Amino acid sequence: MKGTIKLADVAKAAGVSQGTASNVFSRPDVVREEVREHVLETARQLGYPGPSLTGRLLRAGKVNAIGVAAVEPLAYFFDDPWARALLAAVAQVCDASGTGLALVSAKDRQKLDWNIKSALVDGFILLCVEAGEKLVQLTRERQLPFIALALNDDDPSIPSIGVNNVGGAAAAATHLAELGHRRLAVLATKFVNDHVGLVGTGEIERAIYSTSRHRAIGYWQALEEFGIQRHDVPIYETNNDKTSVETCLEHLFSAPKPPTAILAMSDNIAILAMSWLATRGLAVPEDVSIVGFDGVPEGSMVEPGLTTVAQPFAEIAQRAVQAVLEDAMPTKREMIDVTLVVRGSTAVPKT
Amino acid sequence: MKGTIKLADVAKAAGVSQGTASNVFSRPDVVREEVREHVLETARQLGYPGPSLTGRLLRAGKVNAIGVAAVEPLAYFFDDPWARALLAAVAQVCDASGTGLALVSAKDRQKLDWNIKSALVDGFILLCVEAGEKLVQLTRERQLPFIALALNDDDPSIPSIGVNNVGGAAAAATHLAELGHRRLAVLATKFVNDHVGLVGTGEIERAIYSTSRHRAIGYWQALEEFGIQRHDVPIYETNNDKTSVETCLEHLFSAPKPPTAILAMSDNIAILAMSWLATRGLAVPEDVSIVGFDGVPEGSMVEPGLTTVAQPFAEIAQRAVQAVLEDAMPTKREMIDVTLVVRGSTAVPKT
DNA sequence: TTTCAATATTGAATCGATTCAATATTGGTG
DNA sequence: CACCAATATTGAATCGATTCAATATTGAAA
Repeated sequence: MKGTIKLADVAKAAGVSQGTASNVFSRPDVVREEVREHVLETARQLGYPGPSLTGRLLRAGKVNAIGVAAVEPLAYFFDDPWARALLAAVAQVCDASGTGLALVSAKDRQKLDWNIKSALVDGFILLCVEAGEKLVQLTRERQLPFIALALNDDDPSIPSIGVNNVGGAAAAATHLAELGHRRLAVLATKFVNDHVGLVGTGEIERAIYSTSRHRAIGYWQALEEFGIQRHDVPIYETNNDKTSVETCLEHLFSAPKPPTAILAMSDNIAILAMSWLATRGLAVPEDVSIVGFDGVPEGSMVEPGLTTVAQPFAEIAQRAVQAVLEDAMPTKREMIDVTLVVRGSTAVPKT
Repeated sequence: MKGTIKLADVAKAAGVSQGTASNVFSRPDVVREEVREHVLETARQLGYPGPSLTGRLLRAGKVNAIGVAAVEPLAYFFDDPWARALLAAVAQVCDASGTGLALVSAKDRQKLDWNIKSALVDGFILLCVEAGEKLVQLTRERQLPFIALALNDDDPSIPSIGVNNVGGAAAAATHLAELGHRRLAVLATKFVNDHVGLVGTGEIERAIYSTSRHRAIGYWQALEEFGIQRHDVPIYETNNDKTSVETCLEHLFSAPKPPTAILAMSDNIAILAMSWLATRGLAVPEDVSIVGFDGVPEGSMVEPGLTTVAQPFAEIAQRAVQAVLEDAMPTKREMIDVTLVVRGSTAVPKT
């Protein structure tokens, strides 16, 4: 079409000042009814699409939207159960407060850089599952408020919200131990890059990914209370995907004395494991008990329901969004507690 | 912090004109290397966060982002399998073209209105599963390019991309009939608002939701080729959720001669049905064959794999994004073909 | 009729960049 | 040394709204 109609055109056509015209749209109560009606009518006739957002935000300086960023392909937000659950919660909070939501991501460093630089948002929520420092650094340059979630780094200068991984993991392990399980195995999320399979205790203690490390430590601590030594609990590192989980399970269950219970560091791993066990004819919880971690909705939909350590997604989202919007970034790491949710996937061991 | 640093400050501090400073950031090749370095250094020392997007886009008039909108709570995008699959595909296309992605939605009419009006995007992709006309109308006012997906309306003046529902449904029904099934039932998506359960053929022919109507017609056409009359195929309307699907199944399988095959109008319904059948001790495909519709990734992850009518999400996303970005809206409805994907959930009926 | 307060409207300044015609600089030639 | 073309830089105009101090209008009370 031709040059679009702008507020000034409407004002002129309606015979009022631009200021009045502006008020008609953004503060209608302040202008006399008949003038308002007349201006609106004129606008309609001219086909004025309403105040342009760019002009408006140039003055306001606020976009009224937050970005959620991750070092992953954009599709990650829709594929990964944890990301999905978190985003659904964030979406809910945004919905309530009339805040927009923009997805920002890229696996490729350069693209991510550009995407973060050019996202029209007032602040960022960072999903630091991987390459968190890179993400934080890039975001810092943008000089917008941000908050990191699931940060694998203890740097206190990074505003972040974390969950009590040690405590949660301990609760999961305690639950299994109390049921009577003594032969346990762990299916872990990443400790280091590019490794899958059995991993030694020393490597874990030195692992760069602190989320996985903390969960492992939580398991160990709890099990030691029951006289189970860390060396007796094999820990398998997975990529949080079907292939690697199944590889690990193959290995685990081809051993002479397979475990009676599995501690999974994510619900995703747990669910994948359950479906592998089902195809192997192993019943959950009769033959094998399993506990997940995260508390994603899928956990309550599988059969049997997954016992898991639930993160309070709603609360995390609430705090994160608020922190970003009000630039009320916590001065230090905030830590949120998790709760054990017992469903059908755990029971006393057979015999 | 205090009043933020702007381009003019940097320019002054570096002793160059604002124009040059601008060029340093947006067209670096045009300014002499040493000047550029000097300006950049000055900017760094001042802590200049780079050209403000608002200022830039005010002139450029482009946001470089598209919005995806639906008349649903924002969490819908992360909960519904179809929406998820589609968004993942859209995300992929956006990723490739460096376009941002914003999620716009609200169940409440007024909020939706405001959200659409205030979304910083260059155009919209509309998910018209429900209340499509409302959505289209709201978007029209914004005067931005848009394209409707899954539109339940044949109005040719609405730029839209649809799938061949009749053909797809026919393929699904033909597949089952060829396997030898003669007692079939349909689990449908919405025909009208606020109804669940058995629905008559007349109501279907008059249904406002054309997606469901077309799929029903496709089933009928194919089955008639095999001598199965439409009145012999019960059609149950669901809300595409667990509760309503199970209600319908209860009803369906408490009848004297339950069906040997189910035609589900969405994979979501099909998957819910499969898990209900499992808890009832009915084996798929031995006791009951089932065919879905959509081709969402979850369909290949359930056990057995779901036979379904797959939409080419990647192609749909590709075309939709392109249409919006280039404002190359199709002059009339575009129709995309679907393909039957046979997996393990269908087999010849047990005697 | 005058005065005053309350309410409406105006218009110029502003937000922070980009753009482009005009001007300045540079280096190479005759 | 003068001249020209090529290249760099400048600065004012521009994008489209909002804001707010100043001014105009209205209605009621004195």
